[in-house]
Amino acid sequence: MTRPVQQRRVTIVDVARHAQVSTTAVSKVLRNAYGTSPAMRDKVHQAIADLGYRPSAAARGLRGQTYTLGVMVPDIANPFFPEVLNGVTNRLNDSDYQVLLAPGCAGEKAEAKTIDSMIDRSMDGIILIAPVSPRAHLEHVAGIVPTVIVGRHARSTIFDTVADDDIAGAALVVDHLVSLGHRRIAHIEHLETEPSCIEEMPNMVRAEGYRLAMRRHGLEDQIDIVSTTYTQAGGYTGARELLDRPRRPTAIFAGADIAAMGALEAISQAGLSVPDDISVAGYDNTTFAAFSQVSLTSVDQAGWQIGADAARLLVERIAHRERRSSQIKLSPTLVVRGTTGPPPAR
Amino acid sequence: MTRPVQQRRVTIVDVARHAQVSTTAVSKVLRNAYGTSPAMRDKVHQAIADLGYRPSAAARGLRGQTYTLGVMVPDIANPFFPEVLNGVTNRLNDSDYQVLLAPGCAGEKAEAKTIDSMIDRSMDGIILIAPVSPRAHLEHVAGIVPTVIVGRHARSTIFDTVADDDIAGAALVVDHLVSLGHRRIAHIEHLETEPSCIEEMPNMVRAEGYRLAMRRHGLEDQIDIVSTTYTQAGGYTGARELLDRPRRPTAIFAGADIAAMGALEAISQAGLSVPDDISVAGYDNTTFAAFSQVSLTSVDQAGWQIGADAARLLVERIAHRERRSSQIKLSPTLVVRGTTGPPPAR
DNA sequence: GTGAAAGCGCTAACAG
DNA sequence: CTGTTAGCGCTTTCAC
Repeated sequence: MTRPVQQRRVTIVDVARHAQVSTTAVSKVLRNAYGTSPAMRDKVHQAIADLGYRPSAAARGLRGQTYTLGVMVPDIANPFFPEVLNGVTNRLNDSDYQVLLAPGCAGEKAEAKTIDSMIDRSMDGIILIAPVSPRAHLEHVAGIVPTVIVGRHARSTIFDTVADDDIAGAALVVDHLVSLGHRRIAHIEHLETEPSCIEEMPNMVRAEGYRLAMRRHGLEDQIDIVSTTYTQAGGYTGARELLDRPRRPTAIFAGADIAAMGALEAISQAGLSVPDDISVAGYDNTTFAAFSQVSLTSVDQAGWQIGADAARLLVERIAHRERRSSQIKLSPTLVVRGTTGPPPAR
Repeated sequence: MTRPVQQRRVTIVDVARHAQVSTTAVSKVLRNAYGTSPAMRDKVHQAIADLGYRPSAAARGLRGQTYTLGVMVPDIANPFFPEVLNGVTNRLNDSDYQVLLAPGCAGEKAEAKTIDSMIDRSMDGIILIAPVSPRAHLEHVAGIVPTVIVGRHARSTIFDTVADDDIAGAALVVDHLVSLGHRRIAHIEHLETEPSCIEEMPNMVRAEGYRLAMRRHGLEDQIDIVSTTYTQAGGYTGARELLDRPRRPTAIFAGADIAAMGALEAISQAGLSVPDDISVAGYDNTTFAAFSQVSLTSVDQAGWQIGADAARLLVERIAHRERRSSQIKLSPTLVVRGTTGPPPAR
């Protein structure tokens, strides 16, 4: 019916024999290593094509590289992460590297397990998006495998970082709302369950940026933060809580679009209208925010660019493990849409 | 500053020496293989813990399993796929397997490359979600590595399948719209660029289900299909085209929620209201559809269940490669929300 | 510029 | 039940 199961994979030995050269030669050609004549390269490439040879990553990994890069994503349902990921894969598209995603890691323990599994698989490098592990653990990991950390506001000599300027992003939102006339501006944050790295996490920095901006505007007594999570459910719960306040806020700044979605849901269910009764702003400028039925004011942190930068740094670090570490901090912009407007007249 | 880079990974030899047993013994304990005494198991486990030993997947893969399962996802930005994925990872959560995602494969060529890369990495099994490769190629792949195909309406002795009954799903939508009084019901499909597998693809089956249902209602002359893609942009373009028709449809059935999003956008931009001027229905019942500002009528194909079933079948097939293949077909349900209503009175 | 040979860390036969 | 031994397919010295 179909062609019988292939008996044995074509190996480097088969290629060498077919090309009438040594396995060393084949290996060198494979890796574009130094010391091969054009004639030999041609012969080998021909043999590879003839036999349909593909190198085994497992075998390569035992001695050299696996040509595999791992990306750890905290929550694949958050539409921001696909953007980062696209930046990564796009940058790596015509490199020799294959990107593999390790999905869903809630909490420090699951995260450690995921990272370990990437190390066990001898990945050549890893990108960790918004990891919650303690700094010391990240440095330990980076000591084993080239690592780029996305989102954490950390500085290390051993790993590179790419992050959005969350302080500035939060300020953009607060400034915008204040300029519209708002004073009672509340914030929905993602509460870190792991206390070990609180001040470095993007969510915590956003909350801090909110506090700083509020103070700058003389609104320290209006600071109002509810702690939930960056999920739709988290935004919903947070908004519900805020709406139940004796004096409810006139604006809600959710630390992530996905949480803003939940907040909009809660507001709509409460029979209030946006932005007439209450303004809402998010963070990430996901495609969802741009959707006209939602039209969510949001901070754009250029996820695609973040991913592309992370990929670039990782490849550079793999090539030069001892080079100085770099920290890229990208400036966010505010995209004003329909969910923010002047506060209701009292 | 930080602890110096670990010199050499702890290997099975170190463990064996520390536990005063042979490497074979360690290997056996590792794999829960037959022929180990409890006493030995304890000693080995103790040594593993003492040394912080972790097996190298690369080395294991050279002889045995890699304990890695690959999942190929066609479009990570489509919110339906995270649901499937959650089903997969959840099912595998306390197994020895690690799930790795291969992202983004547009077209047959990219897909083949992705699949090859999973085979090169000696994955123990793979789940392919809505692959576009020709059937023969899928069977070839399944001959090399245990494979479960999600979404394709194919029957093979060599791979297992999990699919939604897309004919029934499309019928649910058409029946619903007809019962509301609609006659001019249009469909936005995802056009397959690869002609090799057209009739097996879920998108094509949905379009066929639409045609069948329309005929069943005596509406064959009303059949109107625009071919774009299951993306937001695709839905937008498709709807634009439909709205420009001399006699525009009173209802649009988009083959995926993400396309319905684009359609809603186009309708809103055209100054029309939903469902008063035109009804819209989607497919997948993503969280987006449930969002009250959208409230999209949609077909629920239980993505989580699909993923869980796929994972179960894959694990079973890895254990018994020669067992009969199974085809799971799940029945979809319709979730009626606010985007569908009676057609406007003429 | 080229190739022989020694592993990488693990598993699988096979003896004991 | 336990250990010895021979590879898996590749990369890497190190001779030539």
